[in-house]
Amino acid sequence: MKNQASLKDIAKALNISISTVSRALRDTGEIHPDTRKQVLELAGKLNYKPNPLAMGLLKNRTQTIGVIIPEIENNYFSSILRGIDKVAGENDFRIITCYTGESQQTEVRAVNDLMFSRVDGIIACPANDLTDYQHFQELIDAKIPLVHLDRDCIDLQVTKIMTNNYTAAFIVTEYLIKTGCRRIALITNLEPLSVGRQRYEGYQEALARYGIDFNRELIVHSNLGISTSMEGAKHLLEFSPLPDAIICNNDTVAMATMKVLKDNGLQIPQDVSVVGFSDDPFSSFLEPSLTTVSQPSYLMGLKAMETILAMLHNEIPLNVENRIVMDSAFIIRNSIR
Amino acid sequence: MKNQASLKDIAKALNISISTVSRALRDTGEIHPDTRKQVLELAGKLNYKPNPLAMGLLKNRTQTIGVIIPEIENNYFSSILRGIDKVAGENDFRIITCYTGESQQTEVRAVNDLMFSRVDGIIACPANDLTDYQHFQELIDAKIPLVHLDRDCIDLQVTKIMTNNYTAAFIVTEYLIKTGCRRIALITNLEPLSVGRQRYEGYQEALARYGIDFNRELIVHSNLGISTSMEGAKHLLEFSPLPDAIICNNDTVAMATMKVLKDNGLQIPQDVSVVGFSDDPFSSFLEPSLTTVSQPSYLMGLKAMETILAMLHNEIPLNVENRIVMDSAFIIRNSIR
DNA sequence: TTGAAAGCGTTACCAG
DNA sequence: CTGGTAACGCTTTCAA
Repeated sequence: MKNQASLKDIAKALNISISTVSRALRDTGEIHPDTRKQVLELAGKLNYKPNPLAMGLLKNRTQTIGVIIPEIENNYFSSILRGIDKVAGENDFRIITCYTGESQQTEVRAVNDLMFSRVDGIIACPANDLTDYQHFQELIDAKIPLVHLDRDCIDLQVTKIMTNNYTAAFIVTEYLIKTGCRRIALITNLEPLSVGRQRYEGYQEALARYGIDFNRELIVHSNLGISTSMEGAKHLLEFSPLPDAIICNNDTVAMATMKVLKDNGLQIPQDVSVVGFSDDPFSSFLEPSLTTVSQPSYLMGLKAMETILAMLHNEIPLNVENRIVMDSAFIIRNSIR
Repeated sequence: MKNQASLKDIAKALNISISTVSRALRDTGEIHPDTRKQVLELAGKLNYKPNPLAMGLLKNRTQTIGVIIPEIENNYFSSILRGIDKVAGENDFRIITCYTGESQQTEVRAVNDLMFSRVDGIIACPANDLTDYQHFQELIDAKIPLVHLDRDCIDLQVTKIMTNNYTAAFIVTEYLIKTGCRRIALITNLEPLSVGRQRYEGYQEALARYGIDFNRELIVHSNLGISTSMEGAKHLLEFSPLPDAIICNNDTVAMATMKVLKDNGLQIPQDVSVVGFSDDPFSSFLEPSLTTVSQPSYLMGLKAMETILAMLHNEIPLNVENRIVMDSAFIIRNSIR
């Protein structure tokens, strides 16, 4: 690789000192206009750019933010990522992304890697199966700005950007009840940190509010992949009477569920209502079009990165618990009555 | 941020020199077993990790690869990204990702940013509207390992990993012809570098081979977004006789097209056959299930990163044109006759 | 077997 | 207004 121009190159060519060049380029301190002009001119010609490694070493700053997300082939997360990237780009920050596959072990490794890459901050959506928050606590102790997305590590003193999953699930369930559904099933992830668990609680609250008995059999666990979701849906079809509504933890699960229902000759929504979460781009193109809860993923990404920047500028404190709850929207289409 | 342990810290604590610590840690040169043991022990306790900034500055190497892709909210690209990330992670490389939105201007900026971030190599899927390859040529001139994905910048001396779009389109068109289609439309992107253009040529070749007149009216341009695709499909419905098949440049376009056809009371595939490209996860769940061409995006990602590594290890030359063509598969479902 | 010193590119401080 | 020097953390000579 051809070496890029350094301050030294410019200094040597102009027969002045490195410090003078540095000052001229940054327009700091007193400097003779002529010198300054010369330097700027040559720097332009050589296409000089400061070496971020040297700056990073000196300032203990890398202008890099680490992002940890469970997966990428999911519109929800890629949309968050786009939001983060937007703000980062505008503020001259780079992003390093790590994927955990919802595994605690991989996540711990990612945090360590990023920490030793000297990132200036970390935005993380913790893995569902997380039981030990030690690695995040280390980040907090090291005073590295940290923002959590979507999932709520109880008692962790960190800024958390989330949507109102509890409320959204309550609203969905209530709506289904009002359209006459009584046996409302759930295909969801119930792992400790999952949004599924928050929704599960909103669902239960709605049932209670309307005096409908909670039936544990109607809760089916899924890892949110297509195949386990289809299995989950098939499992629900073994009950009699059948569920009259199924709330799915995301649109992929809902898509898989609809497929199973239709393959078994059931009509949606006449026989069974189906609701998803996240409003993926394909959702309105399913048949029937899928009723879902849209989440402000892009905005969450923007907000997360803005929060990190604010922390870096000492505009907000680091080690306090702070929940920023963003609104989701119930989008009613044709998969419910 | 709490400062992480450095060689100096260890040296001071053990009352030995920095060089000795460095050697002990890397097990290089002669060193007293006892000294070595002490150093290793303390390094472990302090959780010492070498500072990548210092190493990068010294070796002019960052262990970072830049990835430039048009967009992220698209399964094809996120799947490529996952492949790249897999190999990168296994080889202790970090990834910085930039999105261009298919804009030449943004791409040029991304290349410059990455170059001045001192990345060790770049994997790029060039923007469709690219007419000037100057920024890539600079990379080549600077001897920075570069791999191109999917799109073919003519005459650029670079390794290109692509799928056989021409052949795939030929096979699709041929198959449609054999099922009786004669008025085969195309909703596609025809910009210079797009895979759409390669497919356009395979399509034309198939028509010619089977003696079917080429009809310019049946070619509709789309930016591959949902709304322009729907407009494109509507436009096709104005013709009489109607097209009896529509080949779409990706599955999102196909999904949008199917929606328009169905909204207009047309039966798929009885009235119109529809084919997509890329085999997105939702494709088999559409109604009818979508016939498409699956592309080995994950494998392409793996291959791209492996190629960069091989270049970095001087196992393959940098500045030669090298086309690696990977096979795609025609997946026949129910949206064609 | 170990230590001292130079150097990677930059900024900050102190002299002049 | 300008130059020299130390420092960031590391590896690599060269000497001892």
